[in-house]
Amino acid sequence: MKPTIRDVAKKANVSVSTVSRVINKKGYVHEHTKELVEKIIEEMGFIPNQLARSLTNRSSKIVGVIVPHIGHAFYGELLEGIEVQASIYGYKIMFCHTQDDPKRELEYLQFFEQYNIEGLIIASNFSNTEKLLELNIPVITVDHILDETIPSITSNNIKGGQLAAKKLIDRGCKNILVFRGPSFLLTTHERTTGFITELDAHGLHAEIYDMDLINPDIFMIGEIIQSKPNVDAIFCFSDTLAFVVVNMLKEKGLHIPNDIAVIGYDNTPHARWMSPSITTIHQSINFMGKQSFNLLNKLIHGIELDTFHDIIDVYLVERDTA
Amino acid sequence: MKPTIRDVAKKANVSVSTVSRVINKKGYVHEHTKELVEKIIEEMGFIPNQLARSLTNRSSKIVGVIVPHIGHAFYGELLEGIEVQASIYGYKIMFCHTQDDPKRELEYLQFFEQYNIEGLIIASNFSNTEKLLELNIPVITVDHILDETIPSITSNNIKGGQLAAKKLIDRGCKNILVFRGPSFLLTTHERTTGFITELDAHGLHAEIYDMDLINPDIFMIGEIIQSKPNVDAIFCFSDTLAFVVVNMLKEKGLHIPNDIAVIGYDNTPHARWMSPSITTIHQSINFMGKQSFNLLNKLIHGIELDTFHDIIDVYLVERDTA
DNA sequence: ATCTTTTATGAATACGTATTCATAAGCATG
DNA sequence: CATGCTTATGAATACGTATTCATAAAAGAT
Repeated sequence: MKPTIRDVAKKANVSVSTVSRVINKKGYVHEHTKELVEKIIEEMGFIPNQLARSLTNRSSKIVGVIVPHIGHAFYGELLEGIEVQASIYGYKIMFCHTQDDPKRELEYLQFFEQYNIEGLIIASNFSNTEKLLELNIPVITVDHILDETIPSITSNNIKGGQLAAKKLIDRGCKNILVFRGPSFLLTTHERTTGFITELDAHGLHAEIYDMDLINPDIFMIGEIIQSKPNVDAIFCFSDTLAFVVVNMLKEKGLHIPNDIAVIGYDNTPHARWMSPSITTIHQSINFMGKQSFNLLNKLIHGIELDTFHDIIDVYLVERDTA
Repeated sequence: MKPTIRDVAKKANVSVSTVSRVINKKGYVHEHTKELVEKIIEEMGFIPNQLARSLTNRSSKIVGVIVPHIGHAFYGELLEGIEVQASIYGYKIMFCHTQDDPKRELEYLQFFEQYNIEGLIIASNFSNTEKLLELNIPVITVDHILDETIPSITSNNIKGGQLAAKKLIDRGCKNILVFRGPSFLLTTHERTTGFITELDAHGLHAEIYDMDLINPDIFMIGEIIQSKPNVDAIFCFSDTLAFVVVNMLKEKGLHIPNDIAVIGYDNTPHARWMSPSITTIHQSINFMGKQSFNLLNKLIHGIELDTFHDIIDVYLVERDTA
């Protein structure tokens, strides 16, 4: 059996309180006894039980993270960033992936509550905002804003759209397609706005299609490309999409970027490995993860926020497709 | 403040024990009082505190998962499989990614211990086996075998190698390269063994290179391909590697698979999207995840295992590169 | 009608830790 | 030397739940 604080106390011939004081470096304790207790803790391999601690302290050192699909690279990288930062501050991550199922989300909200989690990071698309606020613990959202009253970390999607537009304008493209994400996402709208506004300023416009960013509808993309022979640029809202598009255009014998330019989004490794390597908008997902934990950490410790909605910068990675 | 079992008891004019019995459906409790208590639980929105429960039960309903890099698709998918299955049985996942750092691994082992986790799933490469056994909780490994005494879920790597070899033999390839993984991994050796043994049986052999499966050394790959003009097949131990190789071969103007065949490993989405789409060995990572939780779950509940080391089947996905 | 078993409930205790309170010794101040 | 402060320690209690034990009422058996 694991030794408890009581076992340590007994062996050291002191009270439990004294051992507790040694562990937490709190209150008065004589140098001699301190050393003795520490020696015995070492000897017995005593590790304080965090569950019991949480119970008395009402602080579990756990934060919850909700993502839609952990299997996807974006959320994996995000979670990695969150975890790295959390571990620095001694926090553990309990996560769930909702598969965009509101039922599962609610279920997990309850589980989290049962474990006295200290804060919650939400990266999923849908959420019962009211339930969140009932939770009475710090909550932040990452990658999108669910509610003005919930602090957030998002990516500068407007700038992302602008950068892509500027690049295509510079290249002299006139006949532009946008393969964007689903229209219910704020990110989709922001990128679109940034892109279109910039084109507008130069008297240009684009034709927009809604797509699944993660599992591209290859057939649909093929149809569109076939039916638009004059297109000279395609802005894709994910590298995955860009990847499929580039492959198709090559198949058609078109030269990229001279005949047609392509810009992706995300800067995944595959964009670099592809040939031609894909020009894309880079977002620091890992950094977003770190920042979202930092934000939550401030809330947990009651530190005032200088920015309620923090926006992470993006930049254009120039490669061979634009 | 969240209501406690005591609050419920007071409001229902019964003792805490009775409420506890209602919650756990254990022991005698009159139908009337049961209904009353349940009504009040509903009314007050009472949720039992899992931390306190864990303390008395010594069962936390948490399992730990250790992966090297959560950011990588393989582990993301694995984690997804584990989590789905775990949530069915009411278990929560606490995870860490070690970045192949033994220090972090040890650190987390301690954290997990503090939280009375009920079991541990290890997917990381290195591990202090002794410490694991000291833990006194069920442990399994997934994707590789750390120790004969620790149950495991692995992929049938030998068969994976064999399938690739058979396919290339069928195509009549004679001049074969293998871009395998790092030599310290058991999976690498198993796949190699399967592949080479099969070639041997047909009087063939292959030239083997150790590579990083995740971040391909593009320069090195280029060099090798340049220096071996007669090669007519390359077996890559990851789709990522195959992806880079295919791109390079196309660049060189070679026709795939007529001039040179390529087989990947993993069956990632990109393998399908690539053009030519990549022939590859499919491993059901998600399924491995599910099975590993199931295995752990059996151990936790003391159910006897029919197979100590379970091996998940793989198959060849025939596409355009071989 | 008496004895045994089943049903129903509450008081007390345990889980492992942290904290408050009480006590006592050591020490300095005037 | 009396007073007050600092240092050092332990006993008791709390955190929220589950369980054991004791008790009592109800039901069944003889």
